[in-house]
Amino acid sequence: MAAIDSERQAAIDDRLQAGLLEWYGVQGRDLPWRRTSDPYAVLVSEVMLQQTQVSRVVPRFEAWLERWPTADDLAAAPAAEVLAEWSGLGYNSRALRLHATAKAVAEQGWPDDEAGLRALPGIGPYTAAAVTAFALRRPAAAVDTNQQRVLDRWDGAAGRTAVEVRRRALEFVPVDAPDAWNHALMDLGATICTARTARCDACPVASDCASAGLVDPAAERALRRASRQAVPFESTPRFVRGRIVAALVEHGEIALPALAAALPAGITAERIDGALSGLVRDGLVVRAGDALTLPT
DNA sequence: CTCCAGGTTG
DNA sequence: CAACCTGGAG
Repeated sequence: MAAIDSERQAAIDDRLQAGLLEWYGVQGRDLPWRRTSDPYAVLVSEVMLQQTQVSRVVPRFEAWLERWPTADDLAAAPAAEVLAEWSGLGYNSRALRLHATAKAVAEQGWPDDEAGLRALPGIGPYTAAAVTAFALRRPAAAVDTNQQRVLDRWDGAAGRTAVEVRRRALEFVPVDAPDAWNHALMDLGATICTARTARCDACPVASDCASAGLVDPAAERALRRASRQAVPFESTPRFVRGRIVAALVEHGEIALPALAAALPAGITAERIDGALSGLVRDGLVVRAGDALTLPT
């Protein structure tokens, strides 16, 4: 019976939640950005953490906040200094987007929900959820790769889409402690339930985990690779490029408006356009006005 | 030495 | 879906 299964699952979920929160209370890491609910500080930490390990972020985070304690301070700084302070952290464009977000916030204030955060430069689904949970202290699932791996193992369900995992993750988030919950899940993934090994013997929730003692990191890797490459060839740009060239081989010359009709049905205009400009750029197709030909 | 992870963007 | 960058892993 589905009702019994879902009841049983709900009981397991409850124990996972309680067990992990208890573990976090004792074993959780004390990190500088966890001592604040200032959205600016949280955002700075999250952007840095997107690309850099915790131990390296700590000193850079503290230096950053000392130099620019508020979004207004950062907004007023010259871009060159922002980049200089960012140096060594990689992905300079992220520093510039953080700067842009600081300017937006200095003008308009902070958005008060996840969707509003999502609209700011450099803030995607993960970071929007993280700021919502850690600063706004409202329920949100900040599903990074750590969280996704832990949740997949709990459920014994590999290969779920990001949307599926996010929906599942949200089921666990306690309304009264979204921040502790997200931190706890990340800490478990970072210290016990890691990508390369699962130390189930040290895991506080192993008794309710579908994968306890069964985790096979090599198999997980293989599965990820496979699902990543599971994209049908027909949906790749290479396929469209190939069909365009084949059509030109067959017809000799094609007028641009007639191109779509000379290709297999179901290819969007955007894909045709993209493939064509790539072919022209690469010199595989010559375009003179509306006339498309192969190079001579 | 090469390879890869890790969110967001276009 | 590749590109963005860098440190860490193999």
